[in-house]
Amino acid sequence: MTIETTSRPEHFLHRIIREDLESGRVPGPIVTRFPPEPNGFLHIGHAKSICLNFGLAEDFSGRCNLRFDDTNPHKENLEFVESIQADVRWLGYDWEDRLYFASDYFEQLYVFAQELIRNGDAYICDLTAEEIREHRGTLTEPGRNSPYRERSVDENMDLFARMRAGEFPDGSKVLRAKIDMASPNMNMRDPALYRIRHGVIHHQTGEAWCIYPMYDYTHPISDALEGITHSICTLEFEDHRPLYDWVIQHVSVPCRPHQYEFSRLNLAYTVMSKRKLTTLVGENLVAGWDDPRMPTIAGLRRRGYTPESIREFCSRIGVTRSDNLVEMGMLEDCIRGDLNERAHRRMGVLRPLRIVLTNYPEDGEEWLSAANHPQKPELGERKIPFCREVYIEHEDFMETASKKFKRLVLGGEVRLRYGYVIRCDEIVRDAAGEISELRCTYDPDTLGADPEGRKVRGVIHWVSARHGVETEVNLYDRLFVEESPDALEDFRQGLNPDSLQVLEGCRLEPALADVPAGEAFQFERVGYFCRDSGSADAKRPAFNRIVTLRDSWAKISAQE
RNA sequence: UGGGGUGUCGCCAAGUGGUAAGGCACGGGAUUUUGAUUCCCGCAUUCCCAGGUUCGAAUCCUGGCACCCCAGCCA
Repeated sequence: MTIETTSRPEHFLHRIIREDLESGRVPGPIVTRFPPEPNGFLHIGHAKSICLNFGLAEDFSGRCNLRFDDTNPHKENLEFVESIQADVRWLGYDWEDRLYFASDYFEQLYVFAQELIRNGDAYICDLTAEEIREHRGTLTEPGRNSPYRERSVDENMDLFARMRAGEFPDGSKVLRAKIDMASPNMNMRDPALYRIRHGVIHHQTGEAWCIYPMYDYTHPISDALEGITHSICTLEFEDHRPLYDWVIQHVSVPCRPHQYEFSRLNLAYTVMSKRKLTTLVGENLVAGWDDPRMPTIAGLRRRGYTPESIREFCSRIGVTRSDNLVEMGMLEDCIRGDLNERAHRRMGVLRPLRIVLTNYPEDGEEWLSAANHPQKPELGERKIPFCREVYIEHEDFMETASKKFKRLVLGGEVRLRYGYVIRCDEIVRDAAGEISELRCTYDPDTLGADPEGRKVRGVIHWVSARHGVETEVNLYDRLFVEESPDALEDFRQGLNPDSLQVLEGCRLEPALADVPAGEAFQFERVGYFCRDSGSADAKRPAFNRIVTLRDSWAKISAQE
């Protein structure tokens, strides 16, 4: 990790585990788990959970399992179980041989359900979904008992077996826990434990089952079977904890795991719910799960974020139980910090303006030395071609400007990075009156040396017109113009129409011609970029802007 | 109007009765062949509000207020 890991205060879950270990409440090594449902790609909110669960296991020399919570075949598929594993691995975590599926436990889950029935703790209910809702009551009124609540154990056992055997149609029956229809906690009002689902092919169990267990029933038992010591989830499950404990207490499970909750991550100007991300992908509002504008792990990876920067981010935001909305600036600082250390420097001109050096030989050419990383000479250097015509950034020239502008102006001088000092003598305009070219002269005595008797304040980047590689560059901005799209009636109304800007005709120094996709470079004075992985077989490589460099000039010029 | 949570700087976030850490952002300065980096300096007399206990309260007590979650045969 190239980012300096500053010591951070201990968060509440770390403290709980440390104390459990110190007091002996938990004797052995701790066991946590990351339990995604394979119904979508992982996003940075999941990264927080992954870093937490795997990180805690690392900190205390315990283990962390990867377990797919695949109890709802209707929404899940193999593409997602594969992408999830790839993402967790990419983040740098290893579950070794502990890859589990809740569906691995279907048979055991079934036997435990029989135990509940035998003990009078569960019953088969024939009410329809709507009738169940009506019987449930409201937040302020208690519910009413189902007319099927007092069925005999024998009848329940028989009915449950026949449910499994496929004798009843979808929705006709459900297995329910017998708890308390008057509980102020809605989750305890005889929650459904099993439902009937015919005709779906489960990605792991195929057509072996037509009844599927619910999350509230499956999760605690899966935890217990795996010997999970600390079952960590997000705050919206806090109301489910009494049910989690109820299940653990009413079934002969090998151990008693405990559930702890923390608050989920919210990032400004984006959405973090799988439902909404699925909508963006499904309605082609973005180019896919790995669109570089997406807050998904796959999107961030394609954008050029490093695993280290994401882990650093998760460490910086901390773990608490309070609602939060983290600024993008926090994430951006993490990737800048990482890339500043490791990215090699290159030059690239996004909006080219042609310069002709009138006093440079027509067919002259020289190769100048440039450091790969000015602060790290050990990273070596490369050669950059220089000739009579070069491109500079259009915004680095102004016909006239205030004294604060230290780039090129008509009649003024500026240094070409790693090259000579040039002076602008003349502006050439096209038919529309737009600046199309600059006629300049270079000072041959200024290569690696300051000019005599003058001070040149500015340094700008450039690319040889004859040698530069023409390319397309994708500039990304926030996906939403709304800080909290979730607060909108329709979150799609908050989308930023300018979140992607494609620049054509950009020029890059030759050293950038054949770089592998995903490797980050700093285009000096501009930002960090990497070749897009989606363009591997494209004729010309497209580059993605990962993040801009900090730009204090933008603040100054904005004030004028 | 039931139950469960949360409220410390613009944003994260330490703090657990002894007189408000840190990071991001922001402002100022130094160095710089990246207006980048790096380096200094500044940035909560105050902890949702109001009472109370105490020599002393962000921390304890009482009463308010605000916000989040819960009425799927989703997870």
